[in-house]
Amino acid sequence: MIAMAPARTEPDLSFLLDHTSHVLRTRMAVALAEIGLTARMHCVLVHALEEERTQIQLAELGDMDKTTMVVTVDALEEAGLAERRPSSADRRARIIAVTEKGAEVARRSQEIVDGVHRAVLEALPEGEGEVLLRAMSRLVEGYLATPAEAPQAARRARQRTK
Amino acid sequence: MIAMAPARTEPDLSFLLDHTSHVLRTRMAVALAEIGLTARMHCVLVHALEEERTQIQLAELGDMDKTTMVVTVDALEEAGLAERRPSSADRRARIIAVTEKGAEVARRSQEIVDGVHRAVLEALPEGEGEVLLRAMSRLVEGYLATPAEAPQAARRARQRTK
DNA sequence: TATTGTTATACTCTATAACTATA
DNA sequence: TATAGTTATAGAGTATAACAATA
Repeated sequence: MIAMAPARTEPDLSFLLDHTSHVLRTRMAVALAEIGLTARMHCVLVHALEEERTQIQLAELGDMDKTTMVVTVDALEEAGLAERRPSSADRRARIIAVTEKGAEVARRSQEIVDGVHRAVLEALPEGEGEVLLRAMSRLVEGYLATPAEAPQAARRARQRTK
Repeated sequence: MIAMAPARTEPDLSFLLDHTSHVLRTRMAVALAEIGLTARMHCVLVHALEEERTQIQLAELGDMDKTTMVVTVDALEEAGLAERRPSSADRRARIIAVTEKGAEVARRSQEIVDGVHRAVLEALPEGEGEVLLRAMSRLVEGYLATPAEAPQAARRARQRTK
């Protein structure tokens, strides 16, 4: 966990965000694991269903690296939920096609995701959930839209294997 | 980034929480890096200032592992901000004593943290920030208090080196 | 030359186990 | 026996580089 401890009196926004997002992520992981999915598999499945999309396009939508995408698509193929198909427009690219079983699983996983979210919002008093969503959406589209430059040391280049 | 992509129409609570907490964390890291601190160093410094505390106590307050604590205290000592002192009550334990320089840095880092948080809340319309804090606090103390059991495979035991 | 997808691997982060010294 | 702190290292997650095929 990367979280600042709660200040005794005043609520600490960093702690609140870190804690809630962490807990919600574990809850979501457990809920989706029951049908054999990770959050990333669910995300790719849903976006691949909407329209014909390549791995790179799906990676951008889910904010993943293309190499992470490879692993995720491997898992989906192995589970029989999606298939790589050559793109007719670009022979380098692969369209991720959702199988019938994949579409059914995606329907169920979306229900699971919606249910987990609904349960959280229903734990709040009348109207507070709506304000919470509105405030967070505002921040995501505005002041907190983009991350700051990471101040960490740059990763060194890989050793040439000749 | 571990985040689900935004649903087109309905706001996705998981995405909103992951995105805002991630962005805020990078902003905070950059802001604190200017005075040579990480969020964890700041957290330990502040709690160590409040009263005499051992490493284990500070680790619990910051929700860190005791081994992570070792690294953090090492960094604080190297920067001359804190010192390990033997506890008079328990010769196994070390009290983390904040130096004068450490106290001064902690004062400044608390200002930085408060400033970053204030800026976020001020980016919201009148009153919405208060509701946001109230709703999140409610969740942290109630429905989202504790993480679900991690469904990941347990980490295997370390190889005995004899 | 640039881009898609792949592989291999290096780096970071964190937690586990074993250890030393105390209790 | 159990606990505080330390060390070493395993494992997960992820990003980087290089590569092959194609644009």
